[in-house]
Amino acid sequence: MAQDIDTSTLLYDGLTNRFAFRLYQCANMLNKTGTKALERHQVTTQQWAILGALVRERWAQGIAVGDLASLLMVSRQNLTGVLSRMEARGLVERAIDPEDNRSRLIKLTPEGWKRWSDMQSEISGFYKEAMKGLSVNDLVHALHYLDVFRRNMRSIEEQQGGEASDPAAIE
Amino acid sequence: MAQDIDTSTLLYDGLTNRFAFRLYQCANMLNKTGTKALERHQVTTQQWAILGALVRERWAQGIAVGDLASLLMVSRQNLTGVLSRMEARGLVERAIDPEDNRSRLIKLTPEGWKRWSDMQSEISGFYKEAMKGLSVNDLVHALHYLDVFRRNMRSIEEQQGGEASDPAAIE
DNA sequence: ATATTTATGTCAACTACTTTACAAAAAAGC
DNA sequence: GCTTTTTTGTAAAGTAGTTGACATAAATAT
Repeated sequence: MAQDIDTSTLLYDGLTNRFAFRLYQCANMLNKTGTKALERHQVTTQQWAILGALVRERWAQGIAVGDLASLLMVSRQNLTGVLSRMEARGLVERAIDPEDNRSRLIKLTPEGWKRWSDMQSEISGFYKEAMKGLSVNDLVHALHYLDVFRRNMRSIEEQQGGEASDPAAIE
Repeated sequence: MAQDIDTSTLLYDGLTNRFAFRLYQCANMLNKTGTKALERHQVTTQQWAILGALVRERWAQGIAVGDLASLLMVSRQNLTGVLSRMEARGLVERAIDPEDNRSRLIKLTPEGWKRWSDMQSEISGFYKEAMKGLSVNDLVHALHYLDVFRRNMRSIEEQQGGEASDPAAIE
């Protein structure tokens, strides 16, 4: 049976494995270099992503932990930890949702807003270096492939019985 | 000054941010779903990547911790932890490098080899689902973009004074 | 109205990631 | 040959990720 595998299957297998591995490497490196780039602000890339979500007008009144977790595609439990550290540093506040006593609405504090603003110089400098050699067209294409992949990840997650993490419903 | 930013710059900024965010989401989801897919084998995706490297003929005689860390683009410290857990489970062994007493050559145990072999069915099934809608051509292109990005990450890492993690020198 | 099920955020345990630090070996410099 | 610098793997501390668990509120079913 193994002898019948044609070369296109071997090529495909090699590509899928390399794609996954490259994703792993790139994401880790993005986290490392990005966090370092924002070292002065004491904000990790994960916290950066959260700040970036909260500054959006759409969530001016706050966003529930569960919704934010869905947007980020991380577990509620993990997000609780990250938010606690951000709250301890005065970047976000947790407010009881008047419509549901169990729910907490996460909002940026004035200090959080200022931090976001202060970070912009380093952020744009970082992206400039990170995306060298990638045109607008390249990024559009890359995004398309990652979107397809993300959708597949969502689909597999559902099959596996995982907690729903549908960012498309929140974005 | 902000008023002078043209729409193509705004588009570009939006794309770079979305690309980074999508990378983050996809990598996390890949880790989550991949680890779940291999649940039966009690192997995480990170350990899967390590097993995948060690089965290569090139490292039949073992690979040093530092080299493996460079290949994976993770810190030596982190790899030490992952390898310790794998060693505790009998998947890998650490052998003193006869040419350098400080160095440890990491090799697969017979059990590690068997585990790798046992995993293949789940691995191919997982990839089949994960890469749905992505042709060979798509993957080749996606890989190209991720390669450019990875190179940029390496470049930034060097600028930041980080420990050299050059996988291209090991691959 | 009451009982059952589901949803919400958080706790605890474990894995993976970074950084700083360091003992000891090896390499480089003098 | 001796001193200095670099290299190697690991320890410790902190952040981020997962899962299972749970108290409590809210929604659903009877």
